[in-house]
Amino acid sequence: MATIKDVAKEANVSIATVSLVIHKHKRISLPTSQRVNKVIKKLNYHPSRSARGLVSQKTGNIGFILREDHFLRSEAFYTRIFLGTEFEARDYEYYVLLTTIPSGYSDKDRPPRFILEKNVDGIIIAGKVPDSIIRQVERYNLPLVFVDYYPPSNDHSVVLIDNISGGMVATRFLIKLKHKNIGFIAGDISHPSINDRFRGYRMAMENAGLEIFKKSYIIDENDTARENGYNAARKLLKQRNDITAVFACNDAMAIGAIQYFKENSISIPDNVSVIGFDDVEADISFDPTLSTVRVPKYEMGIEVMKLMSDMIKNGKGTKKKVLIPIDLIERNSTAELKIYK
Amino acid sequence: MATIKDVAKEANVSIATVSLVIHKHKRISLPTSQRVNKVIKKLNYHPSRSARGLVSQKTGNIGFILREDHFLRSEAFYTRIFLGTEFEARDYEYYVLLTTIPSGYSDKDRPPRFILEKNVDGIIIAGKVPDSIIRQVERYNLPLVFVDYYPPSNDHSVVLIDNISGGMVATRFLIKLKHKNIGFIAGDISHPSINDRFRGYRMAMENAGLEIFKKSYIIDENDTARENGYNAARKLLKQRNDITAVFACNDAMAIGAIQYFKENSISIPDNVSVIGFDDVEADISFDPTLSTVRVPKYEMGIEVMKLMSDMIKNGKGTKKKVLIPIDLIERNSTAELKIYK
DNA sequence: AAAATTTAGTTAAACGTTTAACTCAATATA
DNA sequence: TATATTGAGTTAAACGTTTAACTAAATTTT
Repeated sequence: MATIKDVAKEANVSIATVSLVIHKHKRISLPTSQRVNKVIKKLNYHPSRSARGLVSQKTGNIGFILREDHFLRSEAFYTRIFLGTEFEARDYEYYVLLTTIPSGYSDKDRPPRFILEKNVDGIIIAGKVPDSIIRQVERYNLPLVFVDYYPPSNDHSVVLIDNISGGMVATRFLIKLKHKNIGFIAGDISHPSINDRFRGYRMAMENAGLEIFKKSYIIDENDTARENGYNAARKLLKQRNDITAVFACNDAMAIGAIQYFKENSISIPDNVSVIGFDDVEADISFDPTLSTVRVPKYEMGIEVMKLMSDMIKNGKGTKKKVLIPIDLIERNSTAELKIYK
Repeated sequence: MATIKDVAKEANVSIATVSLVIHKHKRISLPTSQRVNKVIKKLNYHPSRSARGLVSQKTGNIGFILREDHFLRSEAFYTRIFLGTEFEARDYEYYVLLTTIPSGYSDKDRPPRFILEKNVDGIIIAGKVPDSIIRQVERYNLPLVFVDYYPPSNDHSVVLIDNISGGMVATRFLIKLKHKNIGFIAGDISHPSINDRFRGYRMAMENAGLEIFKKSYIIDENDTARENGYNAARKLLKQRNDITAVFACNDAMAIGAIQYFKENSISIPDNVSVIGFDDVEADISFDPTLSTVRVPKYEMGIEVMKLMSDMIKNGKGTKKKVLIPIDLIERNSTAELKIYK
């Protein structure tokens, strides 16, 4: 394959001129520029990434860090964020290098290889990760953006779902359906996103003048999988058997809860309305199809790449927070409260 | 960050020695090697990808090419293959650069950027792609492996599902359930994988001494989405209303078919058994849960990366074909034929 | 004891770019 | 007319490695 030297020779100029033409430097006259460009096309020349990277200290790559269990889990949540990033990256002429870190990442673990090898121009961290990896990454002083996680040290660029609004929208929707005894179930409550959804729930309830009994919510599950939803539903119903609607902090738990209700002959949505959060693939195959709050995952990926490109171009000073709006998706797991209840 | 020069100075050797130590060259004595390694650790030195890539003409990257509509579709089929590849790549110290190409890729389109920029050591092509991209890629003479697609020019390394076996296993399973009038529905029949599943169906039927009427199958749908399954089921039933079992070429079509059956008060599996192929996420949320042939997507990704590493190490001579075995997954959409029917 | 071989390194070129500093001719300014 | 400025390129250094070719000392062979 052709190198810059071949082009220079063929066009009868120095390699510097070729390089300047490529970068559209104004020092080069139009005729020369045109002549060189013609040769470039003729020889199908493209600058080598490695050579370019070596001298310019830009790799054209963005690192994408994801916790291993997030990466492996069957729901396509972070996968879709990644795909959005990947897709948007093409417009900025970047490639995205994906890597996973163990959930138990500690300060002694070595940072992702792409950082050590100076093979990325910036880093995206998706989802909740251990503090230690953040500290590690910060050391290398690369542009850093978070998506779907709000790190404890609050001074970074982030792309987040508007979880508080989402929590409010879901709860308000149930209220509009005349429900008053609305329960909330969650796991991993220390996660900022989950916490915000809970906050949204409480705010909506208060705004509507509905009291929140301590018995109205179960937030002590330590994970947000289906079985946690199942268990939480059981506990919730034991505490308060007059619940007519449940807002689950995510779809997996909502589906788990519905499974519990079904097994106990509680019909959805006739006896109890259930709404989830996320809008994962399974929702529409599930019976009943799940009402939920849609999280635009792909779009989040796009946004985070945009933000990254911005930081690289305009320096790390631009610390932005982007809140992605959510939509309510009404399906068959929610219904208006029956009067006779 | 430290460079090789810093290490050399600190260890009082030449940079060549440092390099040789890193590559465990036997020309270096043990004491020197140890001393240098200690300095490497102390300075947290790691060779730069770009510099290394420039001189060694190895980038440490593998290109992964996927058709755009495969990339964007909601089923996580190719995504999971990609994740498998990505995960396995870490063991070989590779990164995977993902790129998509338009479905209508033509000879005039420019090849993926990572090829032009000499930024990959090998190429994986996943799923069916236009011939033109294959021709394009072949030109650059890089190690090339296919996964889940068998290119027309049959002289490449490939990782495939054992589709014929899969088709036979599914059909034989229905036969074991006493079904005789077994229908087959498919779309995109020119796709080698689909075609093989059809072949498996026919072989199993013949082996069991069951005749295949032309009316037993619908293979003229041009895609394999849910609505194609829906339509195919309608057409199939119009041709032969004595069908008691249907083997769909993939889960999406199976689900579409079941939807049609449900809407027409044909109960699954009491009136008709349905089995799919792929084992996608939705299957277990669907009602009834779908019996299917499991395709180990993640494992395919792993296999293709292994094959790639092999080709890079041992030269392009090693043209292998790897057939990934499948499993039958029995769920609730299939049942033994009721006698009274 | 001289010659040949082995050991353990070093030197220097090369990989393919980018870019600051330089040159030389043409044009503008005093 | 001599001098300064501008225009359009060229030269050469630098980026951080790898590795073939070389060297000098130590060891082995004759």
